[in-house]
Amino acid sequence: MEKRSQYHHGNLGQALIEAAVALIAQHGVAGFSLREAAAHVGVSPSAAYRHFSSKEDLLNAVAMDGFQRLALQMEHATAEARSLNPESPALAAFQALGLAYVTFAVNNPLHFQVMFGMPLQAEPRTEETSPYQLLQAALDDLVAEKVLAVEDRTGAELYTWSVVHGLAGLLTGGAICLSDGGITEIFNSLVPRILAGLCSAGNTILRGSAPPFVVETHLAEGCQSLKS
Amino acid sequence: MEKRSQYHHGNLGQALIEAAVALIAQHGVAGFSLREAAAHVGVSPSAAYRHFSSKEDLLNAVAMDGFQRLALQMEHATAEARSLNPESPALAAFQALGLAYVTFAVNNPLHFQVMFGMPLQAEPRTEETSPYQLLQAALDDLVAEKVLAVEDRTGAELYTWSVVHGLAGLLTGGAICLSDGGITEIFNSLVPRILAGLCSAGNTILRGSAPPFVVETHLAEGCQSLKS
DNA sequence: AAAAAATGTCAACATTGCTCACATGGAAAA
DNA sequence: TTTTCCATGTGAGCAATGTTGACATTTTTT
Repeated sequence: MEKRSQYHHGNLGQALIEAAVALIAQHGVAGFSLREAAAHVGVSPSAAYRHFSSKEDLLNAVAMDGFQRLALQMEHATAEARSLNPESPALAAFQALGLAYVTFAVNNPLHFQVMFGMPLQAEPRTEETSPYQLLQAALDDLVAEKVLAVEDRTGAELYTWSVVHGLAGLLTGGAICLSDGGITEIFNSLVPRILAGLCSAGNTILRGSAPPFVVETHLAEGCQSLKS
Repeated sequence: MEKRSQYHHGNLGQALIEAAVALIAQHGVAGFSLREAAAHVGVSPSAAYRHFSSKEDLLNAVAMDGFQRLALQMEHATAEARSLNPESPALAAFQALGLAYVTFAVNNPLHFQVMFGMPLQAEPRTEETSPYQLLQAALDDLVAEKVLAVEDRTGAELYTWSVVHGLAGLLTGGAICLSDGGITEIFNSLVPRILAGLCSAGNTILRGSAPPFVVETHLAEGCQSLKS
């Protein structure tokens, strides 16, 4: 499919990753073949093994590429939300972060599945900013902006990531599909609950130290976004 | 591996499913082959095609089997929690439901991935009780017990399912791994936030009783959403 | 310029999903 | 009971796939 006058391709590794991303988006992960990717780039099947030790290795690289793209989109979304909402940039950025996450998942469901399909052994990932780091920063900013209390900060990553990742997983897995409204509406409808759960760890008093916990105070004081 | 004196197996379909479950638990979904499953049962590869139209069809059946097991474990867990906590059975059952969900995922991570890996076209699923139906019932009981307000009932499924499924997905996908404490501790640490989010107003409705569910959204008044 | 390393090709192997024609055996029909 | 029929099994075989090894070509190093 690609024109290649020279014997050497130039940057076959990246080209194979991109071809794999495109093919997976079409035929799914199960229907993806290394040979097809090689043919798509216009190269012999065995050439791929000069850049990836196995098909699994290539899929690993595809996943890493996905994480990069996701982090990029999240960064862009938060930056935009920040500039558009000067009165509470941290809160806007936080919501934009989650929306960007599920939006990426819905727009690239198969790529998303490769990313979270199996435990990939990633390199130390030194310079790259990961989605998880972005989430941490957003939560820290929420604390700095006093939207989130310090005592609610503990475990906020796990909770937030779980909700957003769960919604993304249900949408990409086909357990749920969106009808009329887009992802934005669905996500926004969840935002109040997410924020309530986020701000409530310290303010929610639970009776009992083992399940079942009993809630005594429902809504947190400091969660400003719940008051119209 | 199975003893088979007769020419006919008797119940090859179910045997293949069970073999597939066992093999997938070992080598993963990607490394699973229909031929190996057939050989494991002691049958010719082509025999499988008398019971499943394709490998994908078999995996579909494996997923359905997983949903059955999951629903069973969830039912058992809620029943036990109910009997152990007579003062607030609905709340205890609700928490046990979520814990059973993530516990199943952690104990059978690869099976869980097959279940939610790709959109499976399920039969009407008439008599079987699905995990989703159990969740609905648990939420209804919370309303009946007045732990959950009626106005908070709307969209409670989507939120709850998202959190729990997200945690399960992160754990099975290898994005998160549990260190010292077991799943129970991690899940319990999330319960306060989940309950707080649950008891805040939502506005999303899930339509349908079998996947794929259809999401209808109604934007709330107080929902501070993003300006875009 | 020559040697070495990197990167490509080609041929081949075992395995896989799947289909075909045929064999078998239990259940219904005679 | 005997015969027929159909669900269920076997075996050979095809195209495609992941992977490897020997060889070719280009680039880089010496």
